[in-house]
Amino acid sequence: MNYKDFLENINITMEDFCRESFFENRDHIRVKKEATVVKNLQRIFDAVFKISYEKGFQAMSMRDLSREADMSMGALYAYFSSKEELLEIIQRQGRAIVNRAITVCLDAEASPDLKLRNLIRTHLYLSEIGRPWFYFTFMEAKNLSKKERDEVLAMESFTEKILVDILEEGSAKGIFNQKDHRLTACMIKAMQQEWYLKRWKYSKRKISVDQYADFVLEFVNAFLKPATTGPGKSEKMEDK
Amino acid sequence: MNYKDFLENINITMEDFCRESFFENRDHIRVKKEATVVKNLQRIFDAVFKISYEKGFQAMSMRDLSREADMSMGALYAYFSSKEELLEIIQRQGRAIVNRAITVCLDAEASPDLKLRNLIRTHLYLSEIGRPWFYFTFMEAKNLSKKERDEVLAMESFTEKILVDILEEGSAKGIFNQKDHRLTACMIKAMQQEWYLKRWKYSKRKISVDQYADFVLEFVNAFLKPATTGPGKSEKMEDK
DNA sequence: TATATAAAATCGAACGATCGCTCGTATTCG
DNA sequence: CGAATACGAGCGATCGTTCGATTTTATATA
Repeated sequence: MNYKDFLENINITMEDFCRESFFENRDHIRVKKEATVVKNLQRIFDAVFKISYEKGFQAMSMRDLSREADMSMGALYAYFSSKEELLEIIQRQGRAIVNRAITVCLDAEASPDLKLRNLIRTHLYLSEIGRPWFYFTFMEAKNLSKKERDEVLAMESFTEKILVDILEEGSAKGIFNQKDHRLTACMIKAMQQEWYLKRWKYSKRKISVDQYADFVLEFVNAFLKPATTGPGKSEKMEDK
Repeated sequence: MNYKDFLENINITMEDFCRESFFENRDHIRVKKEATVVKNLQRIFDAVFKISYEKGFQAMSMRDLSREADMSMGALYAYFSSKEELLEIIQRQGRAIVNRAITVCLDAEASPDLKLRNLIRTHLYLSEIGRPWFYFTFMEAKNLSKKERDEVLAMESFTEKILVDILEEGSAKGIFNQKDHRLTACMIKAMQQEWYLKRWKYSKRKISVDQYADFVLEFVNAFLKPATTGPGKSEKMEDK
């Protein structure tokens, strides 16, 4: 699987994101015509991502948003009831989509190393499609209410748990080593995060998501390779 | 080297941080007595870190800061001329200290693997001492002026360059493999960042910085090990 | 040592700007 | 033409910042 294949199989566009947001929140949205809502939500969300990337969600005023989305204040507030709700809608909808995509990509039949490979690639490719959202949700999580913040943490441990389960299965089958699986999962997640937090760096260096994914997999696999029956059975590193 | 050794060798406290900030900015600080300045800067910086950790620097009002630091608005403004300058002072001073500590820890004589080990540990231990600052500087960089933001990026590529140089030296000497050194450096930096960005996670799991450092080193070394003929002649690495 | 006085440091009410948000009015659409 | 949608000036609240009044500290004098 590479990014191109991924894009052909899964189909998540910004329009889908907005359409789902509409259905999910249609009670609170004063505008009723789907086409209008989708079009305007797209302008709103794009503007939020752009301004937040530059100066953060807190620093973005509703007047900034009004200007960037090219809508009046009154029009904006037809789609959400407060700035805080706007933040929640974006975060919630993104989580739902990521959650679904991750769950779909899991294949209970596959071998652990294939599962792991698949999951790492899926997550990276997802964050490539939804880069603005991933960056946004990481940087702006602290602006959420306690309840919503807990949801973010639950999502975090959910994805970590999936990784740990795969690592344990592989470990039990002798495909992976017996190291600390939770820490390994954290390292993998750190590398995934690196991709969307520092995208500017990789764009400048013209490193594609496929190259990055290949590298991460190589890095992780080098560590996971079980200790061969070589001379050093104690792989523990030594300090003095 | 472990964290305890590190703490004994290097001596960076919050008080040093404040004292240096005083000398660096004494022209702009209206209060003249060193002891007073240091004491109050400490209260101010601690409060900034605390509030910013909870809700971000932008969302922190000067009245929040006044309350948390237990100083009046007027007293606060004796130590900086604007909220933006306060942010700059903290960022600049932290960079100076980190820069110095990193430079000092480099040992041109040592072998590449020892250098690498030393650098990774130093950076992790530094971020353990200055956790509030590291987190702060990462999350609030976008609130800086263009000029200051460029300094942050320069710092980022400075530390990356040091890593790359070590990796290349080790590669040339056959101690490390011949993979993409820049990407390797990025992975290392991602793991270092993970430590101070997600400290709450590791605190909860009672994972010490020494445990974390050991794990990162093991992870990195597994990848760097050159593709040997035969199973491992360089199976372990040592520190002094 | 006690007191007076200048200097240093702190205080917080007040200012103009800007914030999130509302709502009466104007415009567009079916 | 009526319903749906968009508009943007204006509201009270809060923002960063200032500055004359007040308190604390250091110094000089008796």
